[in-house]
Amino acid sequence: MAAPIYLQIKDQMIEEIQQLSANAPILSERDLAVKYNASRMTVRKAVNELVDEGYLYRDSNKGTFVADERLHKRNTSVDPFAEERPIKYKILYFDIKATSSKDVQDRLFISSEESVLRIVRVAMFEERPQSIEEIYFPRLSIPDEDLGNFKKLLDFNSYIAHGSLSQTFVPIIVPPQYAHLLKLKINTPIILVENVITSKNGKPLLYMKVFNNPNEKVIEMTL
Amino acid sequence: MAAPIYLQIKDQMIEEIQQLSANAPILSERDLAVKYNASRMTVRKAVNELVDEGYLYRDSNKGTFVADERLHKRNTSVDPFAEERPIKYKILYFDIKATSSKDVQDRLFISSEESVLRIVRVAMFEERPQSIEEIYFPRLSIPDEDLGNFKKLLDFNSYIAHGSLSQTFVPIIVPPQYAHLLKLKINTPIILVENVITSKNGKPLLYMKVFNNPNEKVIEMTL
DNA sequence: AAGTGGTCTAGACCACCGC
DNA sequence: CGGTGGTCTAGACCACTTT
Repeated sequence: MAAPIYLQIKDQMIEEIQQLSANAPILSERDLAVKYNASRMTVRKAVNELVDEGYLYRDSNKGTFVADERLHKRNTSVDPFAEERPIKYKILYFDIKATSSKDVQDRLFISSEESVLRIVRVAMFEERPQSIEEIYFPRLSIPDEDLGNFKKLLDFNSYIAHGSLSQTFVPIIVPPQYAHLLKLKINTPIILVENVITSKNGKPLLYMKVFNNPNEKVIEMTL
Repeated sequence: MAAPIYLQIKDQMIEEIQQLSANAPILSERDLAVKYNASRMTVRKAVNELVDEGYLYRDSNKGTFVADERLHKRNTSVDPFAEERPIKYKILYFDIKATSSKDVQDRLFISSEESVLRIVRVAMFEERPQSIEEIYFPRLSIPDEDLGNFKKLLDFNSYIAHGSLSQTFVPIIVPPQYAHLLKLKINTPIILVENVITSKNGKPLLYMKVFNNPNEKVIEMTL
């Protein structure tokens, strides 16, 4: 099954846009339709997505123009779920335990009797610690046969594809037991990102606390 | 000039969605087209926007359903630009000065000789300090007659409508001179949000540093 | 077989802009 | 005036799921 036409057009346009300089006009939608031998609505769908992603901008009644590269939409706070660099993980804990802490109960909507699968790991890039991640799954939502399947358990992108991601940013002093793991001085302020992935029907799938090393990871977004 | 049909449909659908419970199915696109006496493509545009905003979710080949309210897309980190609560501002500084600090020069792309318009203010909600905002404009980009026009200068939404917003989140210890203004103890960790609004053609319009009071403002987003 | 969302077409009219 | 993006229509075919 071939990719939809509008996606093929979009890919071609991205390549051509990259050859142009900022603020250069692109062809009008009617001309693009001729060029790609498609209907105007189809090329318009491709252009709309490129505008949404910050590759292009429109000026009504005038035309469509190449956007400055710095204006491309991005969000590094979701990078834990779409990291482009080769990250290696060092596992600190991997266990099933009763739900001890209240934040885990609250975020996963489970009682103190229910147990959770916990994974705690350090994300390393070239020997430099990027962050420490505490990941909690409701034990009951994981089939027994998947318990040892790290690849499947930690395939965040597939969770997000079927769900929704909520993030909270909390300023804290780095916890003492994590300071040396992150190679930070004690009393260093850091940002703790609390992530909850919820399936479309509203059931929490996982809760993940990310203690970010501010010297390595800059949280930024363009919207 | 009346609003576009798809926006009228969208507004009506929002009201009807609010009467439904999570995961309830809505009418199919073809039935919606009949109901609203519009073409399927038009109702589809309305539905698409509601899906993008998190009001609905689609399940391919099955139908479209009401999303859990907690999954509505939002982002309180841009609240300085779309604050829903009645915020009062106390001005601390309002002056034109040489560009002293390097971060301002770098973010606004101006040299140390150029001057900037600076506004420093405390955002208060019911006597409680929410944040301190340091706002810098390139002096040259502001017409003389607008210099005293606070409403126009600080109408962030109009900037964003013609531009793009970039944000960086930096964990810091609250600066001592701001600690008492925010009613925080010294050494409290806070999140400094650095905002740059850039016009579509790439020119920086303003640079704004927001020192958030973590006891008052929670930065969270659902995406 | 019937129904769903996903894609696509070939037109059309509008408001607005620059010439 | 001609060109632009913005909206809208009335069809169509597809892959897929449910009955």
